[in-house]
Amino acid sequence: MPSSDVPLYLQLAATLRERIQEGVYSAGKPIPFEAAICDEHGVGRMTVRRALAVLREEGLIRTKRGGASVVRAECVRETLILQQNDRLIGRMPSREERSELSLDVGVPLLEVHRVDGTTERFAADRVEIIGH
Amino acid sequence: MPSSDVPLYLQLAATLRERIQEGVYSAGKPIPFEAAICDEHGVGRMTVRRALAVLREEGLIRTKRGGASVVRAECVRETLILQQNDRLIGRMPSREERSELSLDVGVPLLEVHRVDGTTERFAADRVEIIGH
DNA sequence: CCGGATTTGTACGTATGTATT
DNA sequence: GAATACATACGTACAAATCCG
Repeated sequence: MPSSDVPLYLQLAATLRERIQEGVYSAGKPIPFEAAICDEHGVGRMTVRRALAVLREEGLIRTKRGGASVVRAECVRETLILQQNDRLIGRMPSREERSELSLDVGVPLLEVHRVDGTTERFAADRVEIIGH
Repeated sequence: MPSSDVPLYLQLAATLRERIQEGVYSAGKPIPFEAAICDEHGVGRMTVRRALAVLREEGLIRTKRGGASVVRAECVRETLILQQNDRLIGRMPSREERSELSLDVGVPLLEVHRVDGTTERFAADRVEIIGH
């Protein structure tokens, strides 16, 4: 549906995103192989891979080498209280922080600076912050 | 000096990230052209582009078509108070939200659900949340 | 449990489009 | 308007991880 001057990989990403949100591809289950997507949409593998990268960076899918991409299930979020004068910022983690905290691609980092000077870091998809 | 079984594009990304953090490439100023990076490191253009994509997704650089990538300057953050029982979650924005809120690639979204049922969304690089 | 087939990841090349300088 | 440099999109080949019989 998007106008045709939108790059192919974005049009494809939009189509796949829709299918995820409508449950055609459901949470926890794999989406079709790259080759199948190439065939279905008549595009090259690079275009498919870029489209999947978009969805990965949006946190919608997770990809393992050698296996199909899987629709990410919504995590159960731990509730976290932000105490008075605690400061919080959100940002993307570096590669190192990603492996330290076992973060998937497309998951931001929440950094809480406590009044006492300590800092804690959380995977944004596993916590919900609540005002005290 | 990462071990040599680390993908080329990640080794290159690490090198460039170091230079940014050490100020060799300084905030607000452009880094070398893709072609120059190819030459300096003896790698193909795709490898350079993937390395730059890594840095972009980490929020370290911004790329304009037709011009060199620029080192992102740290934004001045507006302070925002999280009221009692306000709930906050962090996630990556969709492409649509990115254009609505003028978010750069690599900038997460902070979503605040107020007690009164309203929801506000903020660019994570432009706010700092503080507990009330 | 092993091994081969399958599938994704990396890396390169080429050509063309398009925005910036 | 021309040159430059990034963006898209096709292709190939091989490596590495997973899956399955």
